[in-house]
Amino acid sequence: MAATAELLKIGDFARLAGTNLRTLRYYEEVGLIAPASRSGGGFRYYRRSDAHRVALIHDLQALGLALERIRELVRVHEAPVDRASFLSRVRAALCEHARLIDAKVSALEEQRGRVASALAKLGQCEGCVHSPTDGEEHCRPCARTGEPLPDLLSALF
Amino acid sequence: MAATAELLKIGDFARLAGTNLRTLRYYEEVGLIAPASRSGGGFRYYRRSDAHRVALIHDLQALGLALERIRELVRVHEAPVDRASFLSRVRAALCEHARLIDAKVSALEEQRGRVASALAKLGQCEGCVHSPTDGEEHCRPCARTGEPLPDLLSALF
DNA sequence: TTGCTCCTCACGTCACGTGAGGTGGC
DNA sequence: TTGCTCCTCACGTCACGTGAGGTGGC
Repeated sequence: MAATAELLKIGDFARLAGTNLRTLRYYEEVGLIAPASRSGGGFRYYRRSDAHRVALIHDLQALGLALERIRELVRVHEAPVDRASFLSRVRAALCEHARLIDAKVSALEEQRGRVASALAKLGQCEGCVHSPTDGEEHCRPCARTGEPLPDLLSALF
Repeated sequence: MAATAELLKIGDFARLAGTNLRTLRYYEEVGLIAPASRSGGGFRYYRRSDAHRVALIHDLQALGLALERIRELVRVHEAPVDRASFLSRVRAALCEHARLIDAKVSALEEQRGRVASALAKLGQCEGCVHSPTDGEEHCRPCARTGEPLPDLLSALF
C-alpha cells in the first residue's frame, strides 16, 4: 500500500505535528511515541497518522498532566490485549480526558468571572478621585463604597 | 491597626495560599512576591491579602505562562507610578488575563468536541464485529463505514 | 528547656533547549 | 561531491522537590 510507504523524516514530521526534534526524541526516550522505523544510518521515519498521537500528548500536557501519567493513559496496547480490554482502556483514556477538560473549563470560567469583576471595579477606580497609588493603602477597602476590593484587584494593588 | 499586625509565618501563609514553602521562596527569589517583613532571625512574615497574589500567579501559570512573563504582567508598581499609568497597567494585565482565558476555553471546547466524537465512534466499535486488535490495521479506516477514524481514536489505536 | 517551625545551602528532577562534533541521503 | 538533514552525547535551564545541618520563637 502507498500509505505505509509514506513515511516522514523527523524534521517534516515535527512540522506536521507542530513540535520539534528534541521533543520527539525525548518522547521516544520516555516511551511515549516511537518512529515507525529507522534507516540503516539511524534516521527516524514516522507515519503521518502518528501526528495525532503527538497532538494528544500536547493536549494532555496543557491540561497539566506529567508525561508519566500521559504514558499510562495512552498505553492501551499492553497485555492483556484482547478486544474487550483494549476498547475499555481506550474508553477509560477518553473519559479521563473529557473529565479533565470539563474540570479545567469550569475552573477557567470561574477565573473569567473574577477577571470581569476586577475590570468592572477598575472602571470605577478610573473615574474616581481617590488615588490608589498614594501611600501604602491603595484604597483597600474602596474609599467610595467601603467594600473590599475584588481579590484580583487586591492581588495587583 | 490590627490588620497590619495580622502577619503569617510562611507555613500558615502557604496553607492559606494553597502552596508550599519552597514555591514561596522561589517566587521571592525571582521577584514575584516578597514577605511584608522579616523577623530579626530571618523568619518571613506575610500579609493575608497577599494570598490573592499567589493565587493569581498560580492561575497564570496554569494558563501556560512562564514566571518571567507573569512577573512583567503583575509588576504594576514600577516607575512611572502616577495614577494614570498605574491603573492602565492594571487594566492591561487584566485584559491580557481575560484574553488568555478566552483563548484557552475555546481551545478546550474544540478539544472537548473531538473527545466526544471519539467516544461516539468508540461506541460503534464496541458493538462491531471487526477487531481493531487483529494484526496492524486496527480498522483504519473503519471496516464498516470506510470512513477514517476521528483523529483522537487514530491516536490511540 | 523542649518541640515545632523556620533558615540557608545544595544537589536532584522533569521536560526540554542548545550547541559540539560527526555522519546519512537524495 | 555538495548541502542539508539527521545522529548521539552532554551540559544548561526552568520551576521547583528534597534532604542536611543549623537556629528562631512561643
